[in-house]
Amino acid sequence: MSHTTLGEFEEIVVMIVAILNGDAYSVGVINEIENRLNREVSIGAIQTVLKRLEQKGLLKSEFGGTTSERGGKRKRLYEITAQGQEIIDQTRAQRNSLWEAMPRLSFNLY
Amino acid sequence: MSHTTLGEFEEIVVMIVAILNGDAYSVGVINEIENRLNREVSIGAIQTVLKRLEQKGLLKSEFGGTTSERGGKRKRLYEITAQGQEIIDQTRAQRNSLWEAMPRLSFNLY
DNA sequence: TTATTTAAACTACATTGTAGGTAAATATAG
DNA sequence: CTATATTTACCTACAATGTAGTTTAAATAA
Repeated sequence: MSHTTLGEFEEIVVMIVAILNGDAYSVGVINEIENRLNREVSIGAIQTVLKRLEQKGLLKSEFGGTTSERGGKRKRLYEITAQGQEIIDQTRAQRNSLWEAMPRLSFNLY
Repeated sequence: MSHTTLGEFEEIVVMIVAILNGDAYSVGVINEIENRLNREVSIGAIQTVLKRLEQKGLLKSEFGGTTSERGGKRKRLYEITAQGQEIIDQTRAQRNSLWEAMPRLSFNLY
């Protein structure tokens, strides 16, 4: 992959992982997305994307320890990598430059 | 389509069309993307996306008049719609809120 | 050791991203 | 006129990303 373009949902997930700052695992990411973006996503969708982002090197993961507070499998905790941070920054700059170049049409006046 | 989510490339194309402000047709959009984003795209790719965006109601199009300056088919000129503008605005707001919530990791210090 | 909880891993399909080829419309040279 | 060059729309096919549902596994508690 030469151009490393990030899909729109992928971009959101990278940012959410960064925001969760150490406690990002699939279920947590879903909740954060629902809270912040008011958008419903399935766990399968999230997991697929988390895995892809790790393969691309934008995230990294490891299993969290057992909390002895709850049952179930251990969480796989994700973190943003330097490369992930870089892409988010670049994307942001690029998008800002486009936004600024857009003429503000006054659709809303009618 | 209930959620009307916009792909990353689709979003760029909508913004570029807005920026071109009346003179947006496939070749012009390609040039603008290459200039502004330093990203090579094929004409087929652009045309497919322009058409899809029109179907979604985010762009509208009509044929331009013959310029009597050059050969070839008439250009199909695209414009952003009120709905397109709306989605760009929403997306922007959403993304800004995520950006602000991200802790700034100091990867670059190492 | 069985039931319950929790979440990872897997599978399949829809949508979006991308390129290449083909056909059509216009201008111009002869 | 007719052939040719130019310009661009339109079409087809496939790769990458987005999404949901199902299955498997790990941990706790009864």
